[in-house]
Amino acid sequence: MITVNTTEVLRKYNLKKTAPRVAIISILANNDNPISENDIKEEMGDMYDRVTFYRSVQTLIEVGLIHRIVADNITMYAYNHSEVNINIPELNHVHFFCKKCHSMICLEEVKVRDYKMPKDYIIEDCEVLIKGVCKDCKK
Amino acid sequence: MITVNTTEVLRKYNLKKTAPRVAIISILANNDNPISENDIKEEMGDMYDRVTFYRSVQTLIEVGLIHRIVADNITMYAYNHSEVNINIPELNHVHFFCKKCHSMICLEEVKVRDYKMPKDYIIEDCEVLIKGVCKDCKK
DNA sequence: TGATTAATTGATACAATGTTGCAATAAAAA
DNA sequence: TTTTTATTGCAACATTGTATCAATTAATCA
Repeated sequence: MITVNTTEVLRKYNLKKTAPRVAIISILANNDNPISENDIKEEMGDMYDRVTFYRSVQTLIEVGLIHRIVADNITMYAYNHSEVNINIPELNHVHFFCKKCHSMICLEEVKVRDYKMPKDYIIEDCEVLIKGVCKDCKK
Repeated sequence: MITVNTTEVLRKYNLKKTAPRVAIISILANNDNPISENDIKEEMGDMYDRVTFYRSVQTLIEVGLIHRIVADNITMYAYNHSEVNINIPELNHVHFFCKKCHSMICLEEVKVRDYKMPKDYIIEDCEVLIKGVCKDCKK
Protein backbone atom coordinates (compact mmCIF):
# COMPACT_ATOMS: atom_id res chain seq x y z
CA MET A 1 0.00 0.00 0.00
CA ILE A 2 1.50 3.21 -1.25
CA THR A 3 0.82 6.45 0.56
CA VAL A 4 0.49 9.61 -1.47
CA ASN A 5 1.27 13.09 -0.23
CA THR A 6 -1.96 14.71 -1.32
CA THR A 7 -0.92 18.20 -0.22
CA GLU A 8 2.17 18.07 -2.34
CA VAL A 9 0.61 16.47 -5.34
CA LEU A 10 -2.35 18.84 -5.46
CA ARG A 11 -0.14 21.90 -5.10
CA LYS A 12 1.94 20.66 -7.96
CA TYR A 13 -0.99 21.14 -10.27
CA ASN A 14 -2.35 24.27 -8.63
CA LEU A 15 -5.39 22.50 -7.33
CA LYS A 16 -6.92 23.41 -3.99
CA LYS A 17 -6.67 20.78 -1.33
CA THR A 18 -10.29 19.91 -0.74
CA ALA A 19 -11.81 17.00 1.16
CA PRO A 20 -13.36 15.25 -1.85
CA ARG A 21 -10.15 15.44 -3.87
CA VAL A 22 -8.03 14.16 -1.03
CA ALA A 23 -10.48 11.32 -0.46
CA ILE A 24 -10.59 10.26 -4.09
CA ILE A 25 -6.84 10.37 -4.50
CA SER A 26 -6.21 8.45 -1.29
CA ILE A 27 -8.78 5.79 -2.03
CA LEU A 28 -7.44 5.20 -5.51
CA ALA A 29 -3.82 5.28 -4.37
CA ASN A 30 -4.62 2.61 -1.80
CA ASN A 31 -5.94 0.25 -4.43
CA ASP A 32 -3.59 -1.68 -6.66
CA ASN A 33 -6.29 -2.14 -9.25
CA PRO A 34 -8.88 0.14 -10.84
CA ILE A 35 -12.16 0.44 -8.93
CA SER A 36 -15.63 1.67 -9.82
CA GLU A 37 -17.46 4.85 -8.85
CA ASN A 38 -19.56 2.74 -6.51
CA ASP A 39 -16.52 1.39 -4.73
CA ILE A 40 -15.31 4.94 -4.23
CA LYS A 41 -18.75 6.07 -3.16
CA GLU A 42 -18.87 3.42 -0.46
CA GLU A 43 -15.47 4.37 0.84
CA MET A 44 -16.38 8.04 0.88
CA GLY A 45 -19.58 7.55 2.79
CA ASP A 46 -21.33 10.81 3.66
CA MET A 47 -18.71 12.82 1.90
CA TYR A 48 -19.78 11.45 -1.48
CA ASP A 49 -21.67 13.80 -3.75
CA ARG A 50 -22.23 12.68 -7.32
CA VAL A 51 -21.71 16.02 -9.00
CA THR A 52 -18.60 16.78 -7.01
CA PHE A 53 -17.32 13.32 -7.75
CA TYR A 54 -17.64 13.78 -11.50
CA ARG A 55 -15.98 17.16 -11.37
CA SER A 56 -13.16 16.02 -9.14
CA VAL A 57 -12.50 13.01 -11.27
CA GLN A 58 -12.54 15.18 -14.37
CA THR A 59 -9.92 17.61 -13.09
CA LEU A 60 -7.74 14.86 -11.66
CA ILE A 61 -7.80 13.09 -15.01
CA GLU A 62 -6.97 16.32 -16.83
CA VAL A 63 -3.77 16.83 -14.87
CA GLY A 64 -2.94 13.16 -15.18
CA LEU A 65 -3.16 12.21 -11.51
CA ILE A 66 -5.71 9.49 -12.12
CA HIS A 67 -6.98 7.40 -15.02
CA ARG A 68 -10.37 6.36 -16.27
CA ILE A 69 -10.50 2.94 -17.86
CA VAL A 70 -13.60 1.75 -19.72
CA ALA A 71 -14.23 -1.82 -20.80
CA ASP A 72 -17.53 -3.28 -21.98
CA ASN A 73 -19.30 -0.15 -20.75
CA ILE A 74 -17.90 -0.61 -17.27
CA THR A 75 -15.98 2.42 -16.01
CA MET A 76 -13.20 2.23 -13.48
CA TYR A 77 -10.69 4.62 -11.98
CA ALA A 78 -7.11 4.19 -10.93
CA TYR A 79 -4.38 6.30 -9.42
CA ASN A 80 -1.62 7.02 -11.88
CA HIS A 81 1.46 6.00 -9.94
CA SER A 82 3.80 6.70 -12.82
CA GLU A 83 2.18 10.12 -13.01
CA VAL A 84 4.43 11.63 -15.64
CA ASN A 85 2.92 9.83 -18.57
CA ILE A 86 2.79 12.91 -20.71
CA ASN A 87 4.60 12.09 -23.92
CA ILE A 88 6.14 8.97 -22.41
CA PRO A 89 3.47 6.33 -23.00
CA GLU A 90 6.05 3.57 -22.51
CA LEU A 91 5.99 4.27 -18.80
CA ASN A 92 2.36 3.28 -18.63
CA HIS A 93 1.31 -0.23 -17.88
CA VAL A 94 -1.27 -2.39 -19.55
CA HIS A 95 -4.75 -3.09 -18.17
CA PHE A 96 -6.50 -6.40 -18.21
CA PHE A 97 -10.27 -6.83 -18.16
CA CYS A 98 -11.88 -10.16 -17.35
CA LYS A 99 -14.98 -10.73 -19.45
CA LYS A 100 -16.31 -13.25 -16.93
CA CYS A 101 -16.00 -11.54 -13.56
CA HIS A 102 -15.66 -8.00 -14.92
CA SER A 103 -12.66 -7.26 -12.79
CA MET A 104 -9.96 -4.90 -13.94
CA ILE A 105 -6.32 -5.55 -13.24
CA CYS A 106 -3.26 -3.33 -13.55
CA LEU A 107 -0.45 -5.32 -15.06
CA GLU A 108 2.38 -3.23 -13.67
CA GLU A 109 5.01 -5.48 -15.19
CA VAL A 110 3.61 -5.22 -18.71
CA LYS A 111 4.45 -1.84 -20.19
CA VAL A 112 2.85 -0.13 -23.15
CA ARG A 113 4.92 -0.62 -26.27
CA ASP A 114 6.01 2.03 -28.68
CA TYR A 115 3.85 2.68 -31.73
CA LYS A 116 5.16 4.33 -34.85
CA MET A 117 2.60 6.94 -35.71
CA PRO A 118 2.17 8.72 -39.02
CA LYS A 119 3.85 12.12 -39.11
CA ASP A 120 1.82 15.13 -38.05
CA TYR A 121 0.15 13.45 -35.11
CA ILE A 122 0.99 14.66 -31.61
CA ILE A 123 0.92 11.73 -29.22
CA GLU A 124 0.08 12.51 -25.63
CA ASP A 125 -1.03 9.19 -24.28
CA CYS A 126 -1.43 5.54 -25.13
CA GLU A 127 -3.86 3.13 -23.49
CA VAL A 128 -3.65 -0.61 -23.87
CA LEU A 129 -6.52 -2.77 -22.72
CA ILE A 130 -6.28 -6.53 -22.94
CA LYS A 131 -9.50 -8.48 -22.59
CA GLY A 132 -9.99 -12.12 -21.81
CA VAL A 133 -10.38 -14.42 -18.85
CA CYS A 134 -8.44 -13.92 -15.63
CA LYS A 135 -6.64 -16.70 -13.81
CA ASP A 136 -9.37 -17.07 -11.20
CA CYS A 137 -12.16 -17.43 -13.73
CA LYS A 138 -10.10 -19.73 -15.90
CA LYS A 139 -10.07 -22.49 -13.29
CA MET B 1 -15.79 2.06 -49.75
CA ILE B 2 -16.03 -1.61 -48.91
CA THR B 3 -19.28 -3.46 -49.38
CA VAL B 4 -20.20 -6.18 -46.92
CA ASN B 5 -22.37 -9.15 -47.68
CA THR B 6 -24.71 -8.82 -44.75
CA THR B 7 -26.64 -11.99 -45.53
CA GLU B 8 -23.52 -14.06 -45.47
CA VAL B 9 -21.95 -12.43 -42.47
CA LEU B 10 -25.07 -12.66 -40.33
CA ARG B 11 -25.65 -16.31 -41.22
CA LYS B 12 -22.10 -17.05 -40.25
CA TYR B 13 -22.93 -16.15 -36.66
CA ASN B 14 -26.45 -17.59 -36.66
CA LEU B 15 -28.03 -14.18 -36.45
CA LYS B 16 -31.29 -13.42 -38.16
CA LYS B 17 -31.09 -10.98 -41.03
CA THR B 18 -33.14 -8.08 -39.74
CA ALA B 19 -33.44 -4.54 -41.03
CA PRO B 20 -31.77 -2.81 -38.09
CA ARG B 21 -28.81 -5.17 -38.11
CA VAL B 22 -28.29 -4.84 -41.83
CA ALA B 23 -28.50 -1.06 -41.53
CA ILE B 24 -26.00 -0.82 -38.70
CA ILE B 25 -23.54 -3.16 -40.35
CA SER B 26 -23.78 -1.38 -43.69
CA ILE B 27 -23.43 2.08 -42.22
CA LEU B 28 -20.39 1.13 -40.20
CA ALA B 29 -18.81 -0.78 -43.06
CA ASN B 30 -19.17 2.28 -45.27
CA ASN B 31 -17.21 4.44 -42.86
CA ASP B 32 -13.47 4.22 -42.66
CA ASN B 33 -13.46 5.65 -39.16
CA PRO B 34 -15.52 5.03 -36.04
CA ILE B 35 -18.75 7.02 -35.79
CA SER B 36 -21.12 7.87 -32.97
CA GLU B 37 -24.59 6.58 -32.16
CA ASN B 38 -25.95 9.89 -33.36
CA ASP B 39 -24.25 9.54 -36.72
CA ILE B 40 -25.79 6.11 -37.09
CA LYS B 41 -29.15 7.39 -35.89
CA GLU B 42 -29.16 10.06 -38.57
CA GLU B 43 -28.31 7.60 -41.29
CA MET B 44 -30.98 5.19 -40.12
CA GLY B 45 -33.72 7.80 -40.07
CA ASP B 46 -37.13 6.36 -39.19
CA MET B 47 -35.70 2.92 -38.75
CA TYR B 48 -33.77 3.99 -35.68
CA ASP B 49 -35.05 2.79 -32.35
CA ARG B 50 -32.83 3.34 -29.35
CA VAL B 51 -33.48 0.06 -27.60
CA THR B 52 -33.09 -1.95 -30.75
CA PHE B 53 -29.92 -0.08 -31.50
CA TYR B 54 -28.36 -0.94 -28.16
CA ARG B 55 -29.37 -4.56 -28.47
CA SER B 56 -28.17 -4.90 -32.05
CA VAL B 57 -24.88 -3.26 -31.25
CA GLN B 58 -24.49 -5.55 -28.26
CA THR B 59 -24.92 -8.75 -30.25
CA LEU B 60 -22.77 -7.54 -33.12
CA ILE B 61 -20.00 -6.72 -30.68
CA GLU B 62 -20.35 -10.10 -29.01
CA VAL B 63 -19.73 -11.97 -32.23
CA GLY B 64 -16.94 -9.59 -33.14
CA LEU B 65 -18.51 -8.03 -36.22
CA ILE B 66 -18.21 -4.50 -34.88
CA HIS B 67 -16.22 -2.65 -32.22
CA ARG B 68 -17.06 -0.12 -29.57
CA ILE B 69 -14.32 2.40 -28.85
CA VAL B 70 -14.56 4.77 -25.89
CA ALA B 71 -12.34 7.78 -25.34
CA ASP B 72 -12.92 10.61 -22.87
CA ASN B 73 -16.47 9.37 -22.34
CA ILE B 74 -17.20 9.58 -26.04
CA THR B 75 -18.43 6.31 -27.53
CA MET B 76 -17.95 5.32 -31.15
CA TYR B 77 -18.58 2.28 -33.25
CA ALA B 78 -16.68 0.75 -36.12
CA TYR B 79 -17.02 -2.23 -38.42
CA ASN B 80 -14.40 -4.84 -37.73
CA HIS B 81 -12.96 -5.43 -41.17
CA SER B 82 -10.34 -7.86 -39.94
CA GLU B 83 -13.21 -9.70 -38.28
CA VAL B 84 -11.26 -12.71 -37.06
CA ASN B 85 -9.60 -10.98 -34.18
CA ILE B 86 -10.30 -13.76 -31.77
CA ASN B 87 -6.97 -14.74 -30.25
CA ILE B 88 -5.05 -12.82 -32.90
CA PRO B 89 -4.88 -9.31 -31.49
CA GLU B 90 -1.97 -8.50 -33.78
CA LEU B 91 -4.40 -8.31 -36.69
CA ASN B 92 -6.17 -5.39 -35.06
CA HIS B 93 -5.20 -1.85 -35.78
CA VAL B 94 -4.67 1.04 -33.43
CA HIS B 95 -7.16 3.85 -32.85
CA PHE B 96 -6.33 7.48 -32.50
CA PHE B 97 -8.44 9.98 -30.61
CA CYS B 98 -7.97 13.73 -31.04
CA LYS B 99 -8.44 15.56 -27.76
CA LYS B 100 -9.17 18.80 -29.59
CA CYS B 101 -11.78 17.90 -32.21
CA HIS B 102 -12.86 14.62 -30.59
CA SER B 103 -12.56 12.72 -33.82
CA MET B 104 -11.63 9.08 -33.87
CA ILE B 105 -9.39 7.64 -36.52
CA CYS B 106 -8.60 4.07 -37.49
CA LEU B 107 -4.89 3.76 -38.14
CA GLU B 108 -5.09 0.74 -40.39
CA GLU B 109 -1.36 0.74 -40.99
CA VAL B 110 -0.47 0.66 -37.29
CA LYS B 111 -1.09 -2.80 -35.89
CA VAL B 112 -1.47 -3.82 -32.28
CA ARG B 113 1.78 -5.20 -30.92
CA ASP B 114 2.23 -8.41 -29.01
CA TYR B 115 2.14 -8.26 -25.22
CA LYS B 116 3.69 -10.94 -23.06
CA MET B 117 1.06 -11.70 -20.48
CA PRO B 118 1.56 -13.51 -17.20
CA LYS B 119 0.70 -17.20 -17.40
CA ASP B 120 -2.85 -18.24 -16.60
CA TYR B 121 -4.49 -15.39 -18.42
CA ILE B 122 -6.55 -16.15 -21.50
CA ILE B 123 -6.20 -13.32 -24.00
CA GLU B 124 -9.11 -12.77 -26.34
CA ASP B 125 -8.61 -9.23 -27.49
CA CYS B 126 -6.31 -6.24 -27.27
CA GLU B 127 -7.31 -2.63 -27.76
CA VAL B 128 -4.84 0.17 -28.28
CA LEU B 129 -6.00 3.75 -28.10
CA ILE B 130 -3.59 6.56 -28.75
CA LYS B 131 -4.65 10.02 -27.68
CA GLY B 132 -3.29 13.36 -28.75
CA VAL B 133 -3.80 15.97 -31.42
CA CYS B 134 -4.62 15.08 -35.00
CA LYS B 135 -2.92 16.60 -37.99
CA ASP B 136 -5.78 18.95 -38.76
CA CYS B 137 -5.94 20.37 -35.24
CA LYS B 138 -2.17 20.60 -35.00
CA LYS B 139 -1.99 23.27 -37.68
C1' DT C 1 -4.41 36.33 12.66
C1' DG C 2 -8.34 38.05 10.22
C1' DA C 3 -10.25 39.99 6.01
C1' DT C 4 -10.28 39.34 0.97
C1' DT C 5 -10.45 36.82 -3.20
C1' DA C 6 -11.31 33.16 -6.13
C1' DA C 7 -12.06 28.38 -6.72
C1' DT C 8 -14.79 24.63 -5.34
C1' DT C 9 -18.65 22.48 -3.37
C1' DG C 10 -23.28 20.65 -3.01
C1' DA C 11 -28.09 21.05 -4.01
C1' DT C 12 -31.64 21.03 -7.72
C1' DA C 13 -33.02 20.28 -12.02
C1' DC C 14 -32.13 18.58 -16.35
C1' DA C 15 -30.13 15.74 -20.28
C1' DA C 16 -28.24 11.78 -22.16
C1' DT C 17 -27.34 7.00 -22.05
C1' DG C 18 -28.47 2.36 -21.08
C1' DT C 19 -31.86 -1.53 -19.39
C1' DT C 20 -36.15 -4.44 -18.42
C1' DG C 21 -40.50 -6.47 -19.52
C1' DC C 22 -43.68 -7.72 -22.73
C1' DA C 23 -46.86 -7.97 -26.57
C1' DA C 24 -46.54 -7.67 -31.63
C1' DT C 25 -43.85 -8.84 -35.54
C1' DA C 26 -41.00 -11.06 -38.77
C1' DA C 27 -37.33 -14.48 -40.01
C1' DA C 28 -36.07 -19.12 -40.51
C1' DA C 29 -37.39 -24.04 -40.15
C1' DA C 30 -40.56 -27.75 -40.84
C1' DT D 1 -48.10 -22.46 -45.51
C1' DT D 2 -47.84 -23.22 -40.92
C1' DT D 3 -45.08 -23.45 -36.90
C1' DT D 4 -41.41 -22.09 -34.12
C1' DT D 5 -38.37 -18.93 -32.22
C1' DA D 6 -35.71 -14.83 -32.24
C1' DT D 7 -36.08 -10.09 -32.65
C1' DT D 8 -38.34 -5.80 -32.65
C1' DG D 9 -40.43 -1.65 -30.81
C1' DC D 10 -42.89 0.54 -27.22
C1' DA D 11 -43.40 2.20 -22.42
C1' DA D 12 -41.47 2.70 -18.23
C1' DC D 13 -37.54 2.73 -15.56
C1' DA D 14 -32.53 3.13 -14.00
C1' DT D 15 -28.13 4.91 -14.35
C1' DT D 16 -24.76 8.13 -15.70
C1' DG D 17 -23.35 12.68 -16.73
C1' DT D 18 -24.05 18.01 -17.03
C1' DA D 19 -25.63 23.09 -16.18
C1' DT D 20 -26.76 26.55 -12.97
C1' DC D 21 -26.07 29.03 -8.96
C1' DA D 22 -25.92 30.30 -4.13
C1' DA D 23 -23.15 28.88 -0.12
C1' DT D 24 -18.82 27.41 1.45
C1' DT D 25 -13.98 26.95 2.05
C1' DA D 26 -9.05 27.13 0.65
C1' DA D 27 -5.32 30.01 -0.32
C1' DT D 28 -3.50 34.83 -0.35
C1' DC D 29 -2.26 38.98 1.58
C1' DA D 30 -2.41 42.95 4.62
